[in-house]
Amino acid sequence: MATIKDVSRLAGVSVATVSRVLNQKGYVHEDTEKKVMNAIRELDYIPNDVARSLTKKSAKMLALLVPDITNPFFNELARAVEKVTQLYGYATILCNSDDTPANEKQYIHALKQKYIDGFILASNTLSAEEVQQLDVPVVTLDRTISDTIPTVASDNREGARQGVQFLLDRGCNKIAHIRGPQQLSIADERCQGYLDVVQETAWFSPDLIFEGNFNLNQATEAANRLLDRHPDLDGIFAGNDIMAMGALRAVQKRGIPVPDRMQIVGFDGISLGEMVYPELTTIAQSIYEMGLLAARMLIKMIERKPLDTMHYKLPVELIRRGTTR
Amino acid sequence: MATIKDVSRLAGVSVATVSRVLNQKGYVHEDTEKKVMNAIRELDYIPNDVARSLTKKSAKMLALLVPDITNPFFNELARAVEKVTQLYGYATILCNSDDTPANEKQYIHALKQKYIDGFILASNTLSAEEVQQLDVPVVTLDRTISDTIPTVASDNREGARQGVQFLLDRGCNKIAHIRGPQQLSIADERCQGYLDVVQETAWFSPDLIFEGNFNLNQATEAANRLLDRHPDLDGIFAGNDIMAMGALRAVQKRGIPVPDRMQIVGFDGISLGEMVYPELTTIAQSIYEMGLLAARMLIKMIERKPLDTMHYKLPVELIRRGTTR
DNA sequence: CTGTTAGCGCCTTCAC
DNA sequence: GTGAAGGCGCTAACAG
Repeated sequence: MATIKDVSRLAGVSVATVSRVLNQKGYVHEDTEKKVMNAIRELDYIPNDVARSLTKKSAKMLALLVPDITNPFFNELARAVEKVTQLYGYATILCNSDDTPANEKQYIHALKQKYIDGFILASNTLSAEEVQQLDVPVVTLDRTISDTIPTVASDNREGARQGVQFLLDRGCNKIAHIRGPQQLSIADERCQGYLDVVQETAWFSPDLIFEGNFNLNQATEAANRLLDRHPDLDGIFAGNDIMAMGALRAVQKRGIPVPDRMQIVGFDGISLGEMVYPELTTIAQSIYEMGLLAARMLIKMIERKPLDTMHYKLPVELIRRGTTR
Repeated sequence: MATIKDVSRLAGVSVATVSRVLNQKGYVHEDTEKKVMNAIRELDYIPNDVARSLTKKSAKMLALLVPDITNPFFNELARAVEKVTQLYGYATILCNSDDTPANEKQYIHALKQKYIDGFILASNTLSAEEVQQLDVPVVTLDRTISDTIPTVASDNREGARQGVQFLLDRGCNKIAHIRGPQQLSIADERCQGYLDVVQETAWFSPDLIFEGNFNLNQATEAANRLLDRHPDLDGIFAGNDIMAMGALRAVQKRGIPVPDRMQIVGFDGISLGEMVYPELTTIAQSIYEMGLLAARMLIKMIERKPLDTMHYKLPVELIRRGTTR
């Protein structure tokens, strides 16, 4: 593997000159540039990124921290992030935190030793101060840690409102909510949106809300309890699509026809929702867009370009499919 | 961020000595070792990976090339690979090839400039020679390129046989196969397994085999054609779970009861299969295991430890669920 | 415009 | 046992 020295020798110039043409920095005569270029081509020379990183203190790499890459939301995100980094000449390092703070910290410290340029935090167990003290650019997803840390998120509350309102409009008379984990802000926001719509109705009662932990099986169980307790239930709004699918399964198992006697709306818009029958009506986030945005923001920050917006709140979209009338 | 120099100064020794205790190499007096350790602790010193990479020509990173991280098979794989690398102090770089040779090549060259230690090739458009010439350790998944390149794969043909045989045993009288893309060896093997079982039956005809491209929608379409052409069809063996789900959807849409009038078996054992109703009967690969194995093998190769086996062919397991009687 | 030189942080002979 | 010095490959002043 040729080095810059080989090139300089072949071109009959100094390494500094080669470096200059490589980085298009400083003046260099057209003729010498050509000589250098030829030498580069002849030797198939490609600059060594590691050496470059050492001097630049930047590795052209960024890390994506997710709780679980197996979760459709996060792998769609990963897909987008990877796309952008690839495009801009960065590499993306994948980190599975399992939502464990210790893991996150370990990753972050390990990666800083590699001159990682920035982090996209989709997993998010770190406190505001911890993130602040990272002294590396960070973008967080779905959670505003502080005004100084850029975020991209969806309008969860408004989305939830739309979903529940839609159920109402389609004729539901009693709607339950299977919500995500306590203290996870997106779960709270969606639950809040549900409440915004139903709180004042005659039929509402707090035990229409069950915890499903963003998890299929727990949601199935929650749906079962719900059905036992409220035989007249005819609508379920789930805090995410996975839980909606869990509920759908429970409902189908009981032989209750969907959407005729039970309508279901999920949240996220993961492609999985189209794979079940009936296909899931859902409040779709632009997951891929969120990934693109987050990655582009981060790269801008790394390259010290100005950000147009610090906090993106993306609109969501109701996608009407088979689980509603 | 402290450097080795800071440590040496504080400990009153030379950098060489610090390096020695760091790498446990060469002799160093017990007392000086202690002094060094203390200095390290006091300064919270962590060696700089980039500098280390530059001299060692190894970055403690490996790359995972997949066609699409969004595919459940590959993200489960990624999960496993990441787990292992994390455990052994490596980082894993995620690469989405979209099954495009150009992309793969670009990734590989870019990463070699970063002193990537090895590749796990799950995406696989490269020819044998190209892989051979990489002069970096490689493990391939689901495809044997040459005897010198380690692989991990499932026993696809035997698995397919089991799946089809099971359909027969459960009373199917006419079984179709929706297969994966031509020229993809795993698709061929599974198709071959299907043929092994049905080829000699009275009802078999080649137009019971349709191409579904490992893709949900194409499989749905294939199932529709199949149902049009063979109204007496009562069993479908799909080349993977995604296609099985596509078929299931088509069948359900026509109001054909599953498993009573139609039974379906998939292949892969992705967790998605449990999310539909009825849940998918499938030939499960140990996807996570495959990932663990591949990563461990690769790391062994990188660290020049001997491999017990060059080619793993993992057993598969029939998981009996709701789409069969 | 171009070359010289001094790092970046670490590892590795080679003397002592 | 330990230290000095050179080198990994590249960038960034600073001269000229």
